[in-house]
Amino acid sequence: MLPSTPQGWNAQGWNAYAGTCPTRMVLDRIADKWAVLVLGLLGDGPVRFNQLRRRIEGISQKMLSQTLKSLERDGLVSRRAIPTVPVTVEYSITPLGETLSATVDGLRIWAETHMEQVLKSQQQYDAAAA
Amino acid sequence: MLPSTPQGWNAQGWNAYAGTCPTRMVLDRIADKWAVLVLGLLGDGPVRFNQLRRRIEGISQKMLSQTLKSLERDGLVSRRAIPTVPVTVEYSITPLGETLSATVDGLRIWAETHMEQVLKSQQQYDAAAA
DNA sequence: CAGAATCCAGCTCGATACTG
DNA sequence: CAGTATCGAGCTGGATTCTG
Repeated sequence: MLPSTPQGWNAQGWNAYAGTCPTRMVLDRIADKWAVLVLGLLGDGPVRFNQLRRRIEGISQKMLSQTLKSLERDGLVSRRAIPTVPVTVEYSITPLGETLSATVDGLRIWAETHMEQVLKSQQQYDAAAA
Repeated sequence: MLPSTPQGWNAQGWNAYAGTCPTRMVLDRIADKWAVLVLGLLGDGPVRFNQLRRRIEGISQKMLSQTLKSLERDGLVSRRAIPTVPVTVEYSITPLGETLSATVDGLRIWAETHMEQVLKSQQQYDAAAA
C-alpha cells in the first residue's frame, strides 16, 4: 500500500496494487483458517505431519499439505525431513511466523472481549427482521 | 473457545465449538476483504452507498450490499435512511466497529513491517523449486 | 439513489485412490 | 509416514436486470 490515508486505506489504489498491498496480502494469509490453526499449534513446538492432521480435527490431508506448503513458502513455517524409515517430517514455526502469530493474538483477544456484544447485536437484528 | 492452550488454540475443541469460537468468528469476519475495506473507509466518517461503491473500486453492488448488511448485523456499522427523494442512506462505523478497526491495524502494521521478508522468502522458495 | 433477484462461471475443498 | 493426483459437489462472487 503506497500512499496511505490516515486509516491506511487507499481505496483508489487498492485494486491496482492488490498484488503487492501488504494489508491485502496478510489478509489473504490469515483469512485461511487452517493456516491460522497450524501456526497456533506450531507455537507449542515442532510437530509432524500426521500429528498435525490428528490435532486439527477436520482438516483433510490435501488442505494440510497445501497450507503447510504456502506457510513454508512465506517463511512462516520451516520443514525438516528426518531420514528415518519411513521418513519423518517435522514442521516448526519460524521467528517470523511467531511475530505474525503474536499479532493475530490481538484479534483473538478482540474476539473474546467483544463476541458477546456481536452476538447480542445479531440477535437483536434478527429479532427486528422477524 | 473454552479452555485454551497458552497460545489460545484448542485444537481438539475447535471444530466442535466452531460456531461459537470467538477466534473463528472474528476470522470469518475479517477474512472478508470487502468488510475490512468498508470498515476502514467508514473510519473517515459517514458515507453513502454509492459513494462507497465508487471509492472501493472493484466491488459489485451485490457484495457491497451483502457486506454492509452483515456488518450492520454484527453491530460494527450503523445504517441511517434519510427520507429525501430519492432516499439517501448513510453508513457509519459504530464504536464497536472502531475497536475492531483499530485491532486490524495491528495486522496492517505487521504486513508493512514484514512484507519484504515474506516476499523474499517466496522468491527464494520459488527459485529453489525451479 | 439504494438496493433485490437471477443466472452462471470459476474456484475451493473434501473424498478417494495411489506412491516413495 | 508423508505426501501427490484426480474428480466432482458446492459455494462465491461478478454481470445483468429490475424496483421503490
